[in-house]
Amino acid sequence: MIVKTASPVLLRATLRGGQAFRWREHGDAFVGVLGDRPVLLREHPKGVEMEGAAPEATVREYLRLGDPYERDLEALAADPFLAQAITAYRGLRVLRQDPWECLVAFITSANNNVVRIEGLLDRLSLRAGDRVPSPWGTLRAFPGPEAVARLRETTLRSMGYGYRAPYLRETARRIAGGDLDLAALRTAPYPEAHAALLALPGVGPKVADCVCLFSLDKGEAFPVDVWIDRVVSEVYFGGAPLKPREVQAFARERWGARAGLAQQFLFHAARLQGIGAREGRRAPGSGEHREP
DNA sequence: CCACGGCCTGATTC
DNA sequence: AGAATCAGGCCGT
Repeated sequence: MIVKTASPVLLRATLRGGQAFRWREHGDAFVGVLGDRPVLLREHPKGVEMEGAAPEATVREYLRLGDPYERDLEALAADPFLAQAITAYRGLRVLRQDPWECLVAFITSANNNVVRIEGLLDRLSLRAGDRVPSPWGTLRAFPGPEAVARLRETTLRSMGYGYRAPYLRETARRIAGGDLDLAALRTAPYPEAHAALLALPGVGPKVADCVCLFSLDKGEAFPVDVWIDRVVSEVYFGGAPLKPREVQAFARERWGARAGLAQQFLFHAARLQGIGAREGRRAPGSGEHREP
């Protein structure tokens, strides 16, 4: 079926652009699991084509199709640099993911690269997640906090988690034990949600902001990674080095409740247009396609 | 409060 | 070939 939208959705940028790490490409489509349901998504001129067992409402919520997207872009486009990024990547969306899966994904992401993050989450799901049969092969649901908490640190290390193993295990234990109610953070104010996440091991400012933005409805969250730091300092401060906290303050002041959406466009511009990229280094992803 | 080094790991670079 | 460097940070000092 076709889920209609006001304008097309850029699925590759949205699903494989660093927000989520478990979508796989099947030809021109993307296959994944939402909740415990398999789903296939494909771009369509009038919206998003979907197949599989996930309800339409689940897909709409995940892709935030009910948001005033065009209106938000219009507001952000008052910024000249963002205006060109929006022209280039219109259809790039901020996702609304499951908070637990998002939390694990970004604990995994710390000081790590995308290919390894994907591999680690794959192995974690394969080891502890339920099977999800689908027309596109047997997928896996993402394992819940209890399932992850049951894994030993040595098991996680053997899967390649390295020093993140104890962080992940302890965080899972706390969530499973009810020390922190992730779902409740959706209705909490941003500063409160951010602070609560910071208290978890393996969760620093950047990871907490990613979870806030990509799963907890905190549109004002502005995750500052090395790319964002570089692009903001280059575009808005003439290349002067900025501390993450300063970048954060600048973004909050400039974009307010739409800072997170702005962050996605800045991030894509930085990585794909090479802004702030270090000398002599190709953009990530360009080296993954080898000729035989 | 801030700066700094170390850290699992695997790919890439030198 | 084998040693550095790096990758979407966090933690402890």
